[in-house]
Amino acid sequence: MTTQKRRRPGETREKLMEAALTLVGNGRHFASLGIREVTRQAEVVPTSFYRHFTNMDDLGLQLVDELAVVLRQMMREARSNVVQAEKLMDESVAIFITHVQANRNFFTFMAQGLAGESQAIQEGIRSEMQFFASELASDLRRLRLDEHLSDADLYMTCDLVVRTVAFSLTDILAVSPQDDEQLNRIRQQTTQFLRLIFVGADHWVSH
Amino acid sequence: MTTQKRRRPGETREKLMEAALTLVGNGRHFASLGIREVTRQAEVVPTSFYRHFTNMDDLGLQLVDELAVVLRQMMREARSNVVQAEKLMDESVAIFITHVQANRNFFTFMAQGLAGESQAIQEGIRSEMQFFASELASDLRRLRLDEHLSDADLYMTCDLVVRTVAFSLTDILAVSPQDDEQLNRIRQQTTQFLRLIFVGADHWVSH
DNA sequence: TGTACATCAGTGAACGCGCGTTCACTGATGTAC
DNA sequence: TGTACATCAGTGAACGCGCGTTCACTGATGTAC
Repeated sequence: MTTQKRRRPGETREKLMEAALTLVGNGRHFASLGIREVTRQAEVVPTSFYRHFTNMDDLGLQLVDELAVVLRQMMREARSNVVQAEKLMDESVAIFITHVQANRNFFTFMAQGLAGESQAIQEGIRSEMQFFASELASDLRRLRLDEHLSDADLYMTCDLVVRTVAFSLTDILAVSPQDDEQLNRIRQQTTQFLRLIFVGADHWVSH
Repeated sequence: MTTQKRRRPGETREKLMEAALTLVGNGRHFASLGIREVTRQAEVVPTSFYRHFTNMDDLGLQLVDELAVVLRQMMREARSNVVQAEKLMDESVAIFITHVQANRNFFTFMAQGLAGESQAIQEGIRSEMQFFASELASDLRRLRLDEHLSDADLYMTCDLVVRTVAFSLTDILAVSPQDDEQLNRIRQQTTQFLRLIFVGADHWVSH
């Protein structure tokens, strides 16, 4: 019995969160996961769970925090890669799809959480989306696009953009990660949606 | 012991589906519901469940079928009530919100199902939304609106409209049914979104 | 730098409970002739 | 119209199992002096 106690600090915690994400990525719904199931997947004894989380909801909330990090990384990458305004939409959507593919489990958790059991998780994801929308709005201001729009109207537009992209998330996740043909279709469709929204914004008249 | 067997045909089936919806409406996620829990809520012995469904997924699929009925009723009402083209959006959104309020549990189930555990349920809801979008497209054709749009572009517009309304569903459900102020805000916001989309459609140029 | 002690994180055994599912039984309803 | 039988839908008892959670224990790490 080699009892290798005290591994790298926080390692078990990470393994538990990783395990929950893996189960979610394998088609399970977060709301139906059990503590024993997660610890089994993490190859950890059930009692260890309580060293890091009070219950599954707590684990979910901490996943939301990590999700926020993933989203901000994505935003940063989009900002640095998109230089030409006219290709803004195509490139942003492409970056989004790439990140979803690279963090499939995380984004599946996000999609589930939007209509999930825990009100706290729901609010967390919601506020993350709102943050995203306001960042997008200031980016557009900085690029001097849609200057005729009031702050409120610009934010509304960005909100709709974020919602549209978030909805297309469920399209992406419903398709096999290898199905490039379908992914391409979704990419084009989402880009069209955004184009339509921005055509609307261009001709928008406040009242 | 008054054993009142053989009630109205299908009554137990309905009670079970109703019970599942009630639990969902009370904040539970459908994926986490158990057979014993549902039968308990329905005031029926656990074994009765198997007389009507093979498992919870089966019950979920049958709920999707009933959801389809609810959605079609809503569509019918929207068609008969909306007469003036200029008020089309305001009235449609209002009717939507009314129906969500009247069938809160059903719509909560729908919101959950979009990113749910069962692929079959997900596809059912998805195809219902697509049907909705194509019906909307033919309505707009009938009203001779957006005649400059190709069939494909009109369908894309309607798809985006349906997605936007579906997303606002999660906004409505996150708010107390009595909170008229918040509901009004969501109603106005959703209407604005649709207006923005249709301004985009008006100025859309195919390519 | 060394020592004493507190804290932290991992462990195995154990608990009572609710779960999904099976079974044999019952009586009401539907059907064939 | 009456009778015999099949089918259907509801019931209570029982099963084995996995669940969430508790407990006391262990040894490694951090901290005070």
